Amino acid sequence: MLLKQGGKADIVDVARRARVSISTVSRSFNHPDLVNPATRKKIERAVQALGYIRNRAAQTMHGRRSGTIGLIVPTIDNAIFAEVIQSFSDAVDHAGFTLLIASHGFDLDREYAVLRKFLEHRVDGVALIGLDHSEPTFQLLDQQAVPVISIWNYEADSRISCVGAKNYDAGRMAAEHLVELGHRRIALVFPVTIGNDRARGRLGGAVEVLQDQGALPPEEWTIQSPYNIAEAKEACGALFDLPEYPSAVLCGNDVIAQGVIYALLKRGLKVPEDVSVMGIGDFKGSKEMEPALTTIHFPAHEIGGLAGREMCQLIAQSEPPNKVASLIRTKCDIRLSARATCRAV
Amino acid sequence: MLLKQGGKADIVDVARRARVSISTVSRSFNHPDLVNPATRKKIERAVQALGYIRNRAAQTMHGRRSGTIGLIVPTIDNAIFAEVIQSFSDAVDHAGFTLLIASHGFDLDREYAVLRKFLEHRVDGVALIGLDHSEPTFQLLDQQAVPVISIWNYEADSRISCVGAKNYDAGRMAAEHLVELGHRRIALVFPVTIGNDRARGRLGGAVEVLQDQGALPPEEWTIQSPYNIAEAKEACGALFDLPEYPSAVLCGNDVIAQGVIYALLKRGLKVPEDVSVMGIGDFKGSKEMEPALTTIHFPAHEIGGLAGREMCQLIAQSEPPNKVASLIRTKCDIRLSARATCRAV
DNA sequence: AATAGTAATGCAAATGTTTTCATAAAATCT
DNA sequence: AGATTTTATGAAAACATTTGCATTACTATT
Repeated sequence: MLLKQGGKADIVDVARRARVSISTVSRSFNHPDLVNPATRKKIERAVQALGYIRNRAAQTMHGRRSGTIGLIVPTIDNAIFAEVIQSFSDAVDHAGFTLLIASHGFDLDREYAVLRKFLEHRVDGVALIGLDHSEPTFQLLDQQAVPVISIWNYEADSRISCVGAKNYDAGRMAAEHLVELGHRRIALVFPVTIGNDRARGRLGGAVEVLQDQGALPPEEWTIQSPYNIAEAKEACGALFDLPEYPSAVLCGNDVIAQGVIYALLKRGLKVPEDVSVMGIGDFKGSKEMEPALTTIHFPAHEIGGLAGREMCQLIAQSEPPNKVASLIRTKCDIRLSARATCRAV
Repeated sequence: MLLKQGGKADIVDVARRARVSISTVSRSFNHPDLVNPATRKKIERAVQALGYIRNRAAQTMHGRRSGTIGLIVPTIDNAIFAEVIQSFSDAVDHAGFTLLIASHGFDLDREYAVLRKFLEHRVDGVALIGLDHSEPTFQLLDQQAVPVISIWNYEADSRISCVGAKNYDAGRMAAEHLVELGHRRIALVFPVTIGNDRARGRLGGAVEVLQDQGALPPEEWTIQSPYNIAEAKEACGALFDLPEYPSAVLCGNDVIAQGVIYALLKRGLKVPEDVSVMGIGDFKGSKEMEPALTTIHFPAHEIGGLAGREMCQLIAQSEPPNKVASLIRTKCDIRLSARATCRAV
């Protein structure tokens, strides 16, 4: 008999075939230095022959780490998050963890449900996007004392560890740049802000600057747009069909900015000659656009990588299991990337 | 005592607090109809009070499904896959599964390593991108008899279940369209094809058509480009600095097409007046570009969703555990989306 | 040569569930 | 009222590991 039926051999089968006890087999995986090299060899051969694969579930049950980290994002198929997910994934992968992922579609109740599911799987840590979460979510995290980190936003008084930037500052920076270029007739195109502290912070920062300048846009120049090019292109169309249109458009993120630019192009308006367009985020590809997008640079790759590494650190800190790790807060710098879509007036 | 220290209550604690046996507690979760509503209430209260969360690891160990599905992709932060991942995630989520995800960066040995890791976690099924995998990968899949599905490609004689389209056909379609428009001086910009059957299939189809027409491009018109706008823009630059440049460029995917268009714009060449550009894939946003990209439409969303649902089906089929499920092969239709970046010559 | 120390291994308990089987109590039938 | 079925619950085995403790066989020390 070469293989047990179904190929699902267990440690007992390996022990039997190698003619040693299961303790020795287990040890040769977990503390190889404690077992005789010759014995190790025998075990190695048995493992090969049987196609044995260790059972993480059994290890987890025994009290070991599960070796998994849960990442909960609003959406995956989105330039904004895809890059962060990738670098976060790379970082935790590098440390040997496996990533559980789920999206909640900007619904904080679904976020809570996903968190529960992850906890059932006994994830060693959880990463969330942003700092806007439901009260039950915070309580669950607290109560279960699971290492947690928030990605993308920085707040000095955040309830949980965080690594990211200040969206408020990004909003201010963007507005200030436009104002410095002489713009006063500025439209705002932003995503829905409820349950989305990124968008809310940016909009808040921008509005404050504009208010100080007495340049607050009229009602019809403040547009709400979903997070994709097609709908942004559609949503802001009305703006340019008005007899008097703005000299600049400040967008909540680069995807929306792209949509706005296409809407302008479609109407035969030139960027930046006729209208300046400002993004926030500096997504992959924004630099390569023609004309290259002026935007506020967020170091997405860096944020994701840092978050991954700090997550692992938090997990290591919370050893033994019930020890609560300290809060880590890391602020990443953002900066203006003045490129070709904004001009002075 | 309200909570056990650390909030890590187990089923025994719940049983004790509700003054019932652990069997009853377990039953009230798994077969609620078998337990007295009043008892259920008591248990429910105990669960609340203790903040108890069921331990999936223990269930898995007992022989239950782990409730997880592993998805292995080349990269996450990539318009191509992000959309598929999203819809696959939604589909399996809907069926109650949790998604494990990992990327291998187009390295088939890393793919194998990730697969092993996933198997240690006892995933109920595995999804891979494409049909190009290392022999050890196929063998491991076979030997462990784990339900598996390949996403994105369709082959009638595939070794594993698959749902996707024929990339070869896509390549042909794209080339034929260009030929029909009268183009004969066609350049090819494609990603590396080794270990990437998507790109290889497309290129093969395109080359065949061009060969039939006697329109095979010269060496220097066949460019290899990485999978991102910036590098594509860079890589194809040389093409248009030549005195005699092509009348059309056929790109391996829409991201590359976008890069090519930017490269043209940068040189003051107009699309499609000076050069026609053809993509393959029809990513999110390709339709909204100005001018809108002519491309071959791949129903990414549909493919991901179908793959997710068929994955669940395969898992259900392979009940009891060692029963091997039948192969499922689903071919998704692709079609030409003739938009504004190609013109007749 | 007896003793102490060390290296290698095995035994058995423990981890948190589910499930089969057995039992007790209640409801239904004759 | 007794027999039979149904409903509700509990006891204990099973799942695949890890690890503390005990044991054996060497090696080094006096």
